[in-house]
Amino acid sequence: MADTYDPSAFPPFAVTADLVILTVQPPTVRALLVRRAADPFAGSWALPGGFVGPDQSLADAAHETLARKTGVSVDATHLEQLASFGRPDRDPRMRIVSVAWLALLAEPVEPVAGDDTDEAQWVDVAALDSDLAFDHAEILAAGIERARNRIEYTTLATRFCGDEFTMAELRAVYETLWSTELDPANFHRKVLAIDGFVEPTGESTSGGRGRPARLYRRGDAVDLDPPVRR
Amino acid sequence: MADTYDPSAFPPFAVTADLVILTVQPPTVRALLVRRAADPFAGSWALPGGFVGPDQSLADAAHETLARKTGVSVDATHLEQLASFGRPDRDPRMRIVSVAWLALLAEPVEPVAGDDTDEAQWVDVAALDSDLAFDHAEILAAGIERARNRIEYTTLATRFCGDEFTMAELRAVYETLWSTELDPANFHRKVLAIDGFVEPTGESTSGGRGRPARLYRRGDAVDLDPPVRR
DNA sequence: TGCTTTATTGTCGTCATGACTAGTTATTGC
DNA sequence: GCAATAACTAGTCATGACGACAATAAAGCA
Repeated sequence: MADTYDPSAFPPFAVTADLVILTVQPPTVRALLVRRAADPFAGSWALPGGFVGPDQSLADAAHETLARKTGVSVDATHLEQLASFGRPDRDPRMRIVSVAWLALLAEPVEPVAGDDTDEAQWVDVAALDSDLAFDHAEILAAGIERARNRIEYTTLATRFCGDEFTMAELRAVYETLWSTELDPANFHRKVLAIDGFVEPTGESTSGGRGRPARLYRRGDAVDLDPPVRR
Repeated sequence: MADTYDPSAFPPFAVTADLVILTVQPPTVRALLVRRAADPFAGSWALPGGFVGPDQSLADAAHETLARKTGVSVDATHLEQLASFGRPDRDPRMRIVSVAWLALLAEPVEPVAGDDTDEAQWVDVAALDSDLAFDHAEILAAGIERARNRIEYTTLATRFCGDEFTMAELRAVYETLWSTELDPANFHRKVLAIDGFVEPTGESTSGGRGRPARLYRRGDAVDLDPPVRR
């Protein structure tokens, strides 16, 4: 890293944490977006985000934004760093580098509108006409792609389900994110064969239409071995 | 993203691009490191890096650092963004956010020492006593872990080989990064079964000890289907 | 009582994989 | 030249994972 550098010679950078907060509500994938109240991009949808404070870590800034928008605490969700975006002209006001994060939520909790935005809403990403503010369409696409890949090799698909879920619910997460249909019987067999993916609660659903489904909860495993191929 | 923000109220952020540049020289994995000439961390190994210029994209800053240190042009290597690191105290001088990149090189080209460093050298990462400057040990570990995972699902292992390579060379890349031994016959069969992974040149090696090996070059595929499991 | 719906279990052929054996083709050292 | 050796490549075989699909289980509903 260069030592011969005078920061005051440069226009300063600002750093933001912007969040791709996803939930799967079959047959839709939804992202939590805010509608911008002020220029630039007034009226456009944008990712929720906030500036990183002078003494704040990048992760803390992401946690804070998540809590501010959803009221959800960190340990109830999965939050991972996605990538950073820093084209010089991505924000017309000043030079801003965005560190993007991906959060996976089980249920679309009631979003909280902030001071700077007049609306926060879960939006079906398929029905989005992609004119998001700044380069947020690119960031959102990266987040969805990351989620699509993660569920193949990790147990993160369970993060889109509640604490207890049926095989059909878990399968619907895969089918929705991948836009495919999976054979219920083979999926069932495969998931149970992966050690630590899910564990039965002993309970079953009731009141539904067909045969009651057994309930499962998340297992201890983080990675799927073998992976669930697409 | 908050509009109610006065950047001048904050100490400014600086943004750097720091590179994990890896090469595989069986049985070692080597990283290109620089020895810092000045404080802080004078005398310590550090990742090569540089500040992102006011009108420079993050990727351009990474490309520039790579070219400055190795003289290697971008299209001869693989360069991908790794992650960003921004603990408030990671640099004692000022608030610096590092966007880390991962570069994969086939051969350890002669490194070029910069103005601010008195030495640039390929270092065996296994023999590194981990007292790198700043949080660079953490970044380096993330880069190695990324490379270890990438070769499982993508064709990037060929990036550690030259333009033409033998099956044994490709296998050695996997064995070195994964610290395992792979059965030569099964590896051979598996690699050839993956469409677009490698394609034969028709040539063979000569001058080596045993039977000459056929030469291959990179195929068109990016992802491995099926993956090469560890 | 059936009929429908959904969940779960079972079967079977095919293909991928790992362990292992055997054969091929060069160089190296008598 | 002629083994001996090294290294690559082909073949075999048992095991296991997977996809397609049939069959059974357990509810609700007419």
